[in-house]
Amino acid sequence: MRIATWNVNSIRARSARVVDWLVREDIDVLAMQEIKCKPEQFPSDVFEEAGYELAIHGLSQWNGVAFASRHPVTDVATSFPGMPGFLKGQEGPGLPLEARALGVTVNDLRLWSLYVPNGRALDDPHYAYKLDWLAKLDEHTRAELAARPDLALALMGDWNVAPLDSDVGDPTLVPGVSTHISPPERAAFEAFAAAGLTDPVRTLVPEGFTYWDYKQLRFPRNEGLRIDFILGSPAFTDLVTAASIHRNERKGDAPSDHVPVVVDLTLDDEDDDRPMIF
DNA sequence: ATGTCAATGTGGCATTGA
Repeated sequence: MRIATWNVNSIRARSARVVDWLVREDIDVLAMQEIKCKPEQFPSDVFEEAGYELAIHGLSQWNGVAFASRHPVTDVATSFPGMPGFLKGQEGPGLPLEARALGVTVNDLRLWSLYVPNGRALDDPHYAYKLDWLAKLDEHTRAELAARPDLALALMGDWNVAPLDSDVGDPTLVPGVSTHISPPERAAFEAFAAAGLTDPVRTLVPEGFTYWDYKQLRFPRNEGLRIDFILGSPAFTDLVTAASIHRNERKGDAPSDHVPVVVDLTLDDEDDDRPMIF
């Protein structure tokens, strides 16, 4: 079974490219971020004709998350408990929730498609929102794993944090000034490791960016960021046999500014047409 | 020059967000 995450930066602008990739790469489940549309605007036909069912959470032209799956999807959640909301110019609790989280169960795997708030600037209210959002996600994840320690759980998406200095190739990011690299953001990300989640992609693919800004030749210069991650619980990470970052998807006509990140899993009851090798 | 890209409304350019 192959599962992936991809910030598609508008699914309406890229549906053919995304579905072509799904079919070509034999992907079973894709977590998408930044679909930038409401469910009724989603190009569902293209996915369904290729054999994928959809779970879609989009409220406006901003944000939006979705799953495409070849296997049945159950237990759909459009937010996690405690998830904070945001409204520009306002503070405090009770603000409207944005379409940044979608949870599904597929083949007993609990999967989340997550689009972590950007933060915008260190002194912007969006930055405090980002840190709070990550803290509440961490809190929920710890509670979930405390209740179900053997759960195969994966948090997949655009984290908008570059955890290591080697994840930063974009020279416009300045320590002390820029988001994505500040110590509080990195600490918020590292809290998930303390909660027992690990990054199987990092283990298998230590090098490589997942995002390159459209501006200033960032991709040809390979001045990108590694900000898209799949973090797994022990039961999930135990299933991982391979991982890959699909850098070629940044090439060609009308690419997203992010590329897909993939993990291969072995499931006990896997219906696989390849022979077992002992 | 934040030198690109996408969605929307203020609409054939400006604004917002990334």
